[in-house]
Amino acid sequence: MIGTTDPRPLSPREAVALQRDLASRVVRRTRSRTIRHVGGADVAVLPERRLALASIVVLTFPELEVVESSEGAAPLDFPYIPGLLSFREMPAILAAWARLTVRPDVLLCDAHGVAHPRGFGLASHLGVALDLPTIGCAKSRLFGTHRLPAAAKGRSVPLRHPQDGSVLGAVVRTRTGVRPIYVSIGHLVDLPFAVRTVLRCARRFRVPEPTRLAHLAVTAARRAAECRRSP
DNA sequence: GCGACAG
DNA sequence: ATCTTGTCGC
Repeated sequence: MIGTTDPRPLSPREAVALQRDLASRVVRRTRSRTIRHVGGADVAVLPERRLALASIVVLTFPELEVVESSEGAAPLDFPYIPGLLSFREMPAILAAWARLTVRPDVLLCDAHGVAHPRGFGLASHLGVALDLPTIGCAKSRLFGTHRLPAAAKGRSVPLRHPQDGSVLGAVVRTRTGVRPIYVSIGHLVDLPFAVRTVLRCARRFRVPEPTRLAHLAVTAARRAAECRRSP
């Protein structure tokens, strides 16, 4: 994990301190608007084996044709605590990233970016750790308030800080009449670019293709690992 | 003290 | 996240 030298697992309060410190490194502007490949990352866990598995799928953009898929594994040594998800799931994603041949220009994460109590959700943590453009694409809210966007696909409303009123992200309809998703800056992108990119990745399902395919891939990997004998 | 709470 | 079949609705 980034920002740490000792192998000892962090305590939740040390993790929070690390987030407060690293949050300032998030870059909220788009470094490069050229996208040739988009990636999607997702994680599955095997609690009984204390193992986390991750899959990253890379697709061409804007065609969205799969060009590569990688898997990674890491010990599951941090509990699920809202706001500290990256400390549980990121190691596996980093392992999958290391095995990737084609590095995507931007990576969609199944989690929040700066739409987080300390502005440092998994998408931001991963982006800063890899110096990679990332976008937070969560299926439910963690932090912030908002109204409901109109029903049509493409419509969105801002997600705001409950105190400042500052914009943390966007609540976006990726399918008409279907529950919206939460898009936020991960790292090296601005919000309009993030929303546009997510919408361009949204085909026939609520969840955009990169993350949706990564989810299918990890689920398959998890089943395979369950059948196989415990290492 | 009482809720809220990504995956 | 994970456990799980059928079923209501467009």
